[in-house]
Amino acid sequence: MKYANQKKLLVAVDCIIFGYDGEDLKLLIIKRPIEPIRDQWSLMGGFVEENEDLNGAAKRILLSLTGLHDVYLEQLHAYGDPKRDSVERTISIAYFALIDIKKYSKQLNNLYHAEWFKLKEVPKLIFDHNQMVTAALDKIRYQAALHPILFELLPKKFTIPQLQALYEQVYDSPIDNRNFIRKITSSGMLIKQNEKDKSNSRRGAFYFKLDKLKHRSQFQSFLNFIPK
Amino acid sequence: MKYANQKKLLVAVDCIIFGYDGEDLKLLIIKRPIEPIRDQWSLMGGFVEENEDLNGAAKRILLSLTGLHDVYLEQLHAYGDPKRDSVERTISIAYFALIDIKKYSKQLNNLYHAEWFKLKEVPKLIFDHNQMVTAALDKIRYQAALHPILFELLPKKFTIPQLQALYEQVYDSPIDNRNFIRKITSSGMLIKQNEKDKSNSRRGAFYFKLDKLKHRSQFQSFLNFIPK
DNA sequence: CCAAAAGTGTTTGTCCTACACCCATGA
DNA sequence: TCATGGGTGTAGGACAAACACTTTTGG
Repeated sequence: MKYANQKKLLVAVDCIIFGYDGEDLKLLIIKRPIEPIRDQWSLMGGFVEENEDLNGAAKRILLSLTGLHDVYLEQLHAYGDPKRDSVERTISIAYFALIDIKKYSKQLNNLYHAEWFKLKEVPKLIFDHNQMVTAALDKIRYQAALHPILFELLPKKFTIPQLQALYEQVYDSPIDNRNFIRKITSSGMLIKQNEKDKSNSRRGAFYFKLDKLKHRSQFQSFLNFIPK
Repeated sequence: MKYANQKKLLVAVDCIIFGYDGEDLKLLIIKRPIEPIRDQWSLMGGFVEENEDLNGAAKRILLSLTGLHDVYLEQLHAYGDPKRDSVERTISIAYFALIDIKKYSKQLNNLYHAEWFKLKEVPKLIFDHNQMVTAALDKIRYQAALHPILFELLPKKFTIPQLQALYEQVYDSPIDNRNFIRKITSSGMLIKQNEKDKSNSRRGAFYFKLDKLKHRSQFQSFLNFIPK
């Protein structure tokens, strides 16, 4: 038995792909590979297929663009204005992804002419894609205040100066590094390695790894009206 | 120009409707009015129509069930498992709504056989609707820690004991009332009225109104890694 | 005058902030 | 030896938590 007489709609997934290269927070966008509006800057997206769920569609799209499995991926929002896609009405489920740019394995200038743009230099994108990017950044700031998601943008081994620079980029504000180190180490999430990264200074900075198990949700401590 | 050869899908909106009557936090559900699986408990939902956006669909659905315009409504999540709806594949965009039960204007036992259930006594719902309810409660707890959304569940004039009881229900934990009053009043959001509500005690409790303008986002103060 | 709910302060500890210098090392 | 970035400590203030009694008033 089916639902009779109900109109069906196109459903797409669009991916807001953030990356960090140790220096800048960046967004990966493509030149739209299909007509119409071909070659305009756009988020990477695609239509949801018959036997995949929404996360599956997002994973497929990310894999095809970046060559990466196992990317941090989170649903952002569903966009459904009847006029948002000027070609034909399409519901878009937006996802954001966080990846370490160094892991990005595809050649640039491939089929999609994908390019990394610094966040502040992202050009005009088609449809409501710029709005999606803004919403994604807001959500990341929100999430990162409570959960250790920014580590997804870093390699497994990273230094504290790298981590701090990342936080500074995400929140677009300078952070006192003594306070930062105290907070981040007192959270118990980091495991110090014996190696140092000497690529940025003569003294070298110790590498750390994230201890995902030790990270306890800090959520309760943010509930200002609720006692622990 | 259209997109060629893309499969379209059914897109529905389901509403998780929370209400508060001054005593209990409740959920409004209906007996499914259509075949198949008719008369099973279900969230109120409907298909997205051709010329409405997602918020518009959610508003339409809420109005038809509750008779209320101007309800607090927020998109929760898009659900897209190909098997989530056992009748036919349907993408569901879930919204949650917060309403003051006393404003609810429709008769119960109408076309939909709608009923308010205490949150802890909600029965098995069809499809993934119980999962949606759980996710909505989680999101409300999250949001309410940072934003004054719980006031949407109260009448314009409310007492502090009512407000505290609401917080206690939402977080399912007792709150010290001296600390609660200090926090809530120091936020500057409340305007004390001269009237008292004498329905619950001989002494009476002062009414308050919410000053929406004075409520400044408390978000920054929760960003533990970021200085003010 | 009493029962029942509303309302009120203080102390203690924790956590955030602001702030400036020494360390290690390769060139 | 010096230039460069990495790493360290402390004091003051603000905020959250714990905790118990007084006030009001209708019946």
